[in-house]
Amino acid sequence: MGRKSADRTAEDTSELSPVDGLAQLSFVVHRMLERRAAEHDLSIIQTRLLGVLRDRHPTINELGKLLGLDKSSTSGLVERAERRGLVARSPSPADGRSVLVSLTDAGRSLVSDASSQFTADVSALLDRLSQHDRRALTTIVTRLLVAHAADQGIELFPETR
Amino acid sequence: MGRKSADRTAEDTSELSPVDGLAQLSFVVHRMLERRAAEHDLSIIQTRLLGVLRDRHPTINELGKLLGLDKSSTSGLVERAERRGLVARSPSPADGRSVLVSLTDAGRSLVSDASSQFTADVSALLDRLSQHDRRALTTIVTRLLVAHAADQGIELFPETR
DNA sequence: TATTGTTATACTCTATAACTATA
DNA sequence: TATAGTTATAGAGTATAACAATA
Repeated sequence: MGRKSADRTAEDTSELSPVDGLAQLSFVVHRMLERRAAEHDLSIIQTRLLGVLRDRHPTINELGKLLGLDKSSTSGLVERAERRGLVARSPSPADGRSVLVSLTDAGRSLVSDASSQFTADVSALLDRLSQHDRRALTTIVTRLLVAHAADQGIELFPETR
Repeated sequence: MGRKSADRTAEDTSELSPVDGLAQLSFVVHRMLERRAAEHDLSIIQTRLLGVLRDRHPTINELGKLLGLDKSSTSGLVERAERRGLVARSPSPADGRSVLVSLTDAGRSLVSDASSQFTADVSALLDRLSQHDRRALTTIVTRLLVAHAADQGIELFPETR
């Protein structure tokens, strides 16, 4: 079991098109994240906000750039998270105009729970593959993301020379 | 070029974790769809609505189930699409309570454009891989989706016996 | 003058609850 | 009574434009 699809004969060429396969896979993973987030009353964007704050204390402005949002949208997003006690605002010591955003303990705990459950979901999905397939998939996906990042002038694994 | 990542030496083990790789890839693909849809002033849910209607003429009720939305949300979604001239409502001949939803020519044309551009985006992404990797990826992703569908009691490639 | 952040406004998207019309 | 759909209401999320405070 778990090899059912590998047992397909040569004549059985049923396979998704490369594009459809990637699109469907991305939906499946996206839906997993959405579902887990919703269990904690989080939207995807709130989850991303908390995730970004795990290892950063950015200003509203920086946050907006990281999340791809306008400053006004970012302001509202932070406001709603703050009202729930998940993040805190503090004035920047360096610039009187700026506001630093950070996770509260409650926010950190919430995002840890959600992300470990999401990791478990994706792991369970990957466990449906043979070890060989799983390794090959990881290698190829990494190459794909490195190439895609390079297209946008980003080095995914910067030299640590 | 295009082989840069394949040229990594054996000692260079930099690779994303399987879970992170899949998560990041799914974001990349999702963002491509979002961006292309936005160019046509479509949200993802509006795009899905039009996509579903390409080969169906469902009632509001059926549409809601297909899209995973409440009937009131579906009603509003259709209302906004209708106001833009992308879909049309018609009374069901079979049931006086029901409303059938269908694509207009404008809606069909719009969704065709958006989807062919999205396909081109994903194809361009896949073109960053060697043919060997691309084939392997497609095979493995298909296996993954078949297994995942099976977990939910769905047969992705029903026997056509 | 330029930048940071908030606020006012407007729209999409979503759900719950109440309602109308039909079955 | 039950079902199909709409409408009223409420709230998240988003952007643009106008604003205040700081640089």
